[in-house]
Amino acid sequence: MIQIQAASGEPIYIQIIEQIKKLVLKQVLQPGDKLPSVRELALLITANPNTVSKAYKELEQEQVVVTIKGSGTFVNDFKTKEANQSLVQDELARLKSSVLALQFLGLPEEECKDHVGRFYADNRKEDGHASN
Amino acid sequence: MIQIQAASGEPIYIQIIEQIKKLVLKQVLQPGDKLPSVRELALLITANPNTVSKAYKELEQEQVVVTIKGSGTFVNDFKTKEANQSLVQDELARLKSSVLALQFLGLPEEECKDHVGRFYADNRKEDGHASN
DNA sequence: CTAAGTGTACTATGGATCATAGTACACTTG
DNA sequence: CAAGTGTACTATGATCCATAGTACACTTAG
Repeated sequence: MIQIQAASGEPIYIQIIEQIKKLVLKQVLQPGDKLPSVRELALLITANPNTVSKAYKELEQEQVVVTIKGSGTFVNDFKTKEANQSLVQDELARLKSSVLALQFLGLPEEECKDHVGRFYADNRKEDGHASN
Repeated sequence: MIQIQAASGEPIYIQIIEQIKKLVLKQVLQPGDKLPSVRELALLITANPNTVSKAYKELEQEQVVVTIKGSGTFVNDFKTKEANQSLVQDELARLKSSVLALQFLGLPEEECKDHVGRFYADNRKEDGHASN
């Protein structure tokens, strides 16, 4: 359900965060669902419980998840989720950087937009073919 | 001409690379143009010559630039620049990651594509309004 | 030829981040 | 109570980023 690529260069806790966001977007994980415990997930992906905890902690700050002490960590029921404008700005800066690199590599604008469209589709409910 | 934001979280040598690519795309820097020497640019942006050298070295690996020992570093005349497919794949992975985050933050697909279009336009010859 | 300017290589240091390990605590649940 | 939960803390090692200083080989201008 959650897969980690050690040699990806991307930090493990970041990979955990992204994969959980993905599962939430695809509604594989639904509001109220219980996530694996930090120790449990750590065993699954052969990582350290502290690393998983770090991911859960950040997911809670982003309101993706709610954690109840002694009980567990659960997918948030986010009707109230307001688009954190600061986070959007940060991500747009990252996007800009990627686009610059791709433009320089000669990727046409339309192809780039096609990729974006594909990525959006990937995380919409059912189905999930690799478009990477 | 080249500006560095120390507190941006982005490594200095990466910022140098991106800004030079940008200037090349906008044709402010044209094939054959001489870049500032590593020591000169280091003074301009108050960084270390080694840091600038690191940026130039990577720019040369990406064929953005050609360096002649003892003479200087020059913008490459890249008629022969073949789209390195491996680099494109890497950048698409980064793009995918950014798009996932933005999608999760609730940014509509069309708005995202609009941003991409704006970013492309930013680096096309003349004019350069901040779209960040 | 000389002097200045060029990129480059090397070692060393300091700081930050990532991941691991181990221990401990407070809480909730059965 | 016992087991499971998230969390906090310290410590270690690896890697990356940036700086500092020195040195070398090369090219260019005088």
